[in-house]
Amino acid sequence: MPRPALTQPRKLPTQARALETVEAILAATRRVIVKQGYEGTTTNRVAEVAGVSIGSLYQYFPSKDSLLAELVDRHLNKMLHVLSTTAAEGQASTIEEAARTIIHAVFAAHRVSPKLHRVIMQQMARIGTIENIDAFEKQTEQLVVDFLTSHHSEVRPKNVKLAARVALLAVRGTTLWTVLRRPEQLDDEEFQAELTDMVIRYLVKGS
Amino acid sequence: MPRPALTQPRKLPTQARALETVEAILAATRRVIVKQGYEGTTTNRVAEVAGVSIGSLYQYFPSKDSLLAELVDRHLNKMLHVLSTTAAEGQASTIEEAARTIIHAVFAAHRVSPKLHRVIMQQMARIGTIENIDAFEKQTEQLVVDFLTSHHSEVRPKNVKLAARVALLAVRGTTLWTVLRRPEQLDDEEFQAELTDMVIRYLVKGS
Amino acid sequence: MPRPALTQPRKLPTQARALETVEAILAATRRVIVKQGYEGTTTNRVAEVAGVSIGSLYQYFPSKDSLLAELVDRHLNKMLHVLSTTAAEGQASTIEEAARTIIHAVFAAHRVSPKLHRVIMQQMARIGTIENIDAFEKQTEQLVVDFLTSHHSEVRPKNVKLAARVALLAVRGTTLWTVLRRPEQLDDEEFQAELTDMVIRYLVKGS
Amino acid sequence: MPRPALTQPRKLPTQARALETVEAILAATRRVIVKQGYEGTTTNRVAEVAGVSIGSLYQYFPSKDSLLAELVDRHLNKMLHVLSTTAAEGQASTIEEAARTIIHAVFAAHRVSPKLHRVIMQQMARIGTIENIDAFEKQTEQLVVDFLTSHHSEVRPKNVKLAARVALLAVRGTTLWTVLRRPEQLDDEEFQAELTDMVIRYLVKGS
DNA sequence: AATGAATGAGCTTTCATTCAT
DNA sequence: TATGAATGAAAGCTCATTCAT
Repeated sequence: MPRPALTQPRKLPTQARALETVEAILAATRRVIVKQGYEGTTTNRVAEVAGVSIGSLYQYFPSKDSLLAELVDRHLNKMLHVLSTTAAEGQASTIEEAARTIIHAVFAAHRVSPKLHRVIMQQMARIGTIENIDAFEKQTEQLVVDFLTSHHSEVRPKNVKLAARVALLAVRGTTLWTVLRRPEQLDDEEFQAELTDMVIRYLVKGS
Repeated sequence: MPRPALTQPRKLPTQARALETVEAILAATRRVIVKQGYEGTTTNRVAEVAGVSIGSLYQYFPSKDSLLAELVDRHLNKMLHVLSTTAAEGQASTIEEAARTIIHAVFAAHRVSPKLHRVIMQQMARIGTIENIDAFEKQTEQLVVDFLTSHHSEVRPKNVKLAARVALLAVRGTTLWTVLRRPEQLDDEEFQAELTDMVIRYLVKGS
Repeated sequence: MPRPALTQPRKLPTQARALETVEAILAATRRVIVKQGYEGTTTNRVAEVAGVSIGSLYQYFPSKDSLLAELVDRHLNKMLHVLSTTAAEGQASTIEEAARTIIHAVFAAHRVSPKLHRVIMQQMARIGTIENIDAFEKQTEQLVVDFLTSHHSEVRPKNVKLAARVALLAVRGTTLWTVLRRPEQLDDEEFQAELTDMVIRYLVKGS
Repeated sequence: MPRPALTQPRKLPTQARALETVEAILAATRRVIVKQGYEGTTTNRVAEVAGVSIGSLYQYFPSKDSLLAELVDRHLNKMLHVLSTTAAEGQASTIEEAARTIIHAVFAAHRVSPKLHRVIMQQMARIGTIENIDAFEKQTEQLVVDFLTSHHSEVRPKNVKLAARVALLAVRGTTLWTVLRRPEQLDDEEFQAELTDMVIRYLVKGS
């Protein structure tokens, strides 16, 4: 793994103009990636599409990878939001309903712009260590652990932490593989229902 | 995606010496990948380590990707072998035992040279279309379908094909994510047992 | 040599605050140069260290080279001052004593912040034409000529102008090489004494 | 000083064709440098002038600086040759004659292609540590020490090692400064004679 | 007077691949 | 069949400098 890769945005834009520039660059990145894939994406092309000079791009993103890292970051935050929202709303309902809602939302989220998500997933596979991914994993696990704990009467496995990890990884891994190699399966409601069923059977007592 | 990428070996070596050359090249590829990662691997370096001229390398592998494709191919064949062997041997035993054996074998296989497997997995994520992967998926699914069919009395889900897909994807996806982002989890027997448990609960009637 | 390079300060600061700014910039330049060397020195970094905006820097120094030129200029003025002071004071004493004093002072001056002086010397080597350097050479030569003339009874060489040039160049060239490639020799008193001896033997009658 | 800078030629050419390539590249480097100066010299331009691809250039020279380093190296070797030849031939003659011959030869050598020599000198000033320069200094000093020792009856200074250093540095430093800032002085025979005179007075007994 | 976002020409360098020998 | 010198498109990135605010 050659480059340790700077992935932190280089500086936080303070002026409104700068904020626009940053957003324009990210929007351009998405568009170019969808069209050309990761390797076909060049920083010069991104800058061009963003209507910004290459110098400005590097003012805010210190490397090509940092562009991707930002997209990954935003994607993870969106997923985290889905999870935490569902967990909060589902507080009063059953594990089953929550699982159904979450898996549905995750599949739906990846169905939007699957090409982009494919590249995002590839980057998550490629980039060695991004703190944010690790943080994301910790947070999601904690959310699930908390949720299961607050529904402990329904929960079957004794080791709640381990159960949360297994269930999450089954969904996450399946989503990953599906996005990468079976994007059309994102539309397969039957498959989704089966996956949900498997997770519920694993998690819920006496189901 | 810039290059359509030739991934078929350019010619099949017929002479013994040529075979040695091919194996030397692949061995060198593995060594270089483990040390340098995919992006740090250059064909010139591989040739050098293999003790072969760059010209010779290109005689047998028409592109850098074809080197990786061969490694992916061999890996998939090994996995296929694990599955088919277990299915054959498990013909007389229970689904539970078969699942346990297979998951154990899959984890064990990836535990060997995890760096290499990480790159192999990354390539499976990266390379757009490799017929072999698709073929591999079809074959594994068929193997599982056949196995479940021959144990139909134990099987809970009605749609066996779909069940095979879901179960396989749960294991495969989990393995993928684990190799990529949690390699140390490959050693976690408890995690493995839980994953197995989930799959069995899903597949087997009245468990 | 790509850029003809503006080396004159863009404007002379008249207000006290502006003067402070200019000095802050030069101080920052010295600090950055000592830490990063010439090529590692960027105008943006200098401005940052000076606590001044890059725009302000360019208000007073029209180019990167003009920063260096100012440092060179001040260095030359210091050297000139050493020479003229010694010459004035030495009016009553011998050539020998004057030579000793000057060489000692020159070595001492370069011993302070040798890294900075190394870069200053490199710039004197690099920058094509700086009027100031030529002026400096003329002035120093004239000073020495005048001094020798006023001590004509002691002087051995017939062509005083030529002798001044030779003696000066021996010291100056030696200093240059020493700063660039043998900075530790700046501390070598024995070497200094020998160099002085050589110059005196050359200049002074019957020594 | 930003880059440690690879200055060793990347590989030694074995085939005759490769040798031609290397020489073509160096010849082109000289030509481009004379026309554009160091900063105006680009590796692409050098390759173009050499009639060679940029890839070939980097096959033999791992960096822009390594091109210069090779020129510096060859220059130093030429100087060393002048010195050692003169020392050998002068074994039978006087120190005075040897000094005269050497200084004459050194000035003559720099008179050829003064622009090139200017850049070479600048590089010697710029590049932090080239082993070769240090080695060169050691070797030249040793040559002079040996020469003086074998003429010990003529030698005035007691510390021969120190004397060799002082004399050499006077000539070398003067040459450096002259090449950099007074190239026309390379033609000034009177100046040369005076410099020689100074060195001889310093070295030789009773002169 | 001061700011700092924006510029962009142009740099060095890599490495998969070819093909004359 | 094997060699390895040669290729060259194209990449990421820097930094001196400008100018609208």
